[in-house]
Amino acid sequence: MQAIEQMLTSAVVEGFKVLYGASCTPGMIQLQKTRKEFEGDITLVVFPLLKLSGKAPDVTAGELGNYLQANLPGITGFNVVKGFLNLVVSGRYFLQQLNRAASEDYYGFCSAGENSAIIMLEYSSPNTNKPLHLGHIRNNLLGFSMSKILKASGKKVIKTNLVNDRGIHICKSMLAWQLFGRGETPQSSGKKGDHLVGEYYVKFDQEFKKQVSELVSTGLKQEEAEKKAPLMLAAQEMLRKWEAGDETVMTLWKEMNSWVYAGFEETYRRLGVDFDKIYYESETWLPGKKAVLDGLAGDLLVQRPDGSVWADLRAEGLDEKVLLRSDGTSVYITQDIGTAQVRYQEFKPDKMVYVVGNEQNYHFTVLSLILSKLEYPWAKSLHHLSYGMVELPEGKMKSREGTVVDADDLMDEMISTAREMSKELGKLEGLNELEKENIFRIIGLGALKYYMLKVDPVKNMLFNPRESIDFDGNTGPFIQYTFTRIRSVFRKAAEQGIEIPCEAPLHVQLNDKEKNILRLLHEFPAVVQDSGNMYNPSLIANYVYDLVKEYNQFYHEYSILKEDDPEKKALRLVLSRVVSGVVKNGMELLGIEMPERM
RNA sequence: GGUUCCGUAGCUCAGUUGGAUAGAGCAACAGCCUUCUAAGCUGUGGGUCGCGCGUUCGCAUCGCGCCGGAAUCACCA
Repeated sequence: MQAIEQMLTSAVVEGFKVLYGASCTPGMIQLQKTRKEFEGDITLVVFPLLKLSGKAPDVTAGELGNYLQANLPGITGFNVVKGFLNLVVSGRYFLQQLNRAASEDYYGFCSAGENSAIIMLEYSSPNTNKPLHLGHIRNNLLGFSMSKILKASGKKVIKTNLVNDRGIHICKSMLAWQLFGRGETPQSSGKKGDHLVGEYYVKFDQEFKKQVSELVSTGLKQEEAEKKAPLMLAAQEMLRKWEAGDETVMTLWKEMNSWVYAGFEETYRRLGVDFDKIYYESETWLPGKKAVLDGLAGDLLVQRPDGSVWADLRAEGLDEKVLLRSDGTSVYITQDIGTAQVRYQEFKPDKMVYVVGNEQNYHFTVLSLILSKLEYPWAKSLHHLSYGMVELPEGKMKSREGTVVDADDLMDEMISTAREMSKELGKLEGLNELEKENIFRIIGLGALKYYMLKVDPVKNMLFNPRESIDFDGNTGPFIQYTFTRIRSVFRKAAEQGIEIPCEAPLHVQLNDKEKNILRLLHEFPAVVQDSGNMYNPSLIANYVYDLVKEYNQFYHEYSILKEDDPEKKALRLVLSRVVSGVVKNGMELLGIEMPERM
């Protein structure tokens, strides 16, 4: 209700001067949607204004109501309940808005101008030792959706991915492959590259555990055994060789990583996410190290006698944090310092947003403080878009217990569920196999994406693989279904030679359902802005659901093509077209495709 | 133990800066397809918004204290 709210706010301020000779600030004016059980569209809460008017709530409300009705053409009536002034907005106003929406392809979207803020958005950030899983799916969908939403709010967005391609974890996979792999490659085995490398990571863990328990049985303590197991020593040795640039290790590293990237690329493509710029930690850890050494030289950091370098954050209520180990090697946060700096130099973003799980909340507060300590002027521009864990009924996912839900498997399952369900319902007759498969893909992925995105990002969410993801009710397929039904009406209309008008007639009488839908449509631009400002795609998901739910009731109660009154029919056709457009645009902001039929 | 986040119907979740009688879906039960796609619609049942105190005209929402859950506090990433 953006436009009309602004109009009302200034009118109320003006009215207060005229009626009471008092000036109220816009902040005191509370406008909200009128609840369904009352007559009206917008409600002004008058409680905060009583001190200024010096009159009882109902009297103040009544006087203001009279003033607004007399002075605003958009307000055609009002009623007062206690301290609530319910205003009736003219149908004409909403119809004008409808026609405006009908004339815009991307109603509610702003396009980025010359001076738009540049936002660098990092998401996904996988390790290269195992395939993507359920947690990554939430991350990827959230990140990709936010990029769409921010663009629609008029920002310039650079999507980026930071690949964690170096470290002990990848060495473990490499080592296991060397020892047990017998030259197996994605080509020779037909396995997807990331899965293949992931198998050797698991293999390493299995063999490592065997060695540990053997050592324990010879009398060693668990901790010591873990440190002395030959496999672990070999992995550490390999990491040292990697840092020294050993040719054999580097060759193997490059090859196995390339398998993983090919696998990731396929998963990303199926998920429908992409990136503008990919960074590799193997390329940013050195700049990070340099930044820390520069900070040390500038007395911003402290060095201990053993050579390790620290940031002292005790003044900020936190602890000290190590940035370089005593042997001079870098730690995790050092790389993030380097990455941030490299990014800033390359793109000069106004904001750097990190889509990273809430398990790293502490890490990001520390990172931001350290960057401030290093006196980077852009340190405050970091924003951690923290999201909750995806939990299984048994609790956390554990690779060792085989409870990890693999991203590729999950997508396969969703699509085959869509296929089975469609077969059961006996739909899609007359389409060829290729077309059908594409629709199953759209529905299956739509269910998955909507399921993940309708939940507020800050909250942990539960995923039950056995019950799978619903296709009924508040779901992606439900929204897609309503969309295809509108498309179907339009196909019928075309068959009958009915044209869909560009505009609805302004004087047509609206029924309750129609007005509800118009009200909802009017909110869409504000919802897009809000979800951008609050980094929360679930606002859009829940909005689209509300709209679709409302439209379904309308659809069920009134016919469109069989309506006799030509103006009513025109309204309903335009209304349906705008609803389908807004639904499609809203879902696109969630990265969800819409099928033409299902 | 310190810090941060979460706690709303049997289950999964909405509830924008405090506002009127707290909403959906799933599950259960009862209806609606010769009429624009029934992945839909209608109805019934289901609540001490974790608990308590405070702030005020008014709190699921803000503050404090408990209770319960999660994450984190490494020369791991």
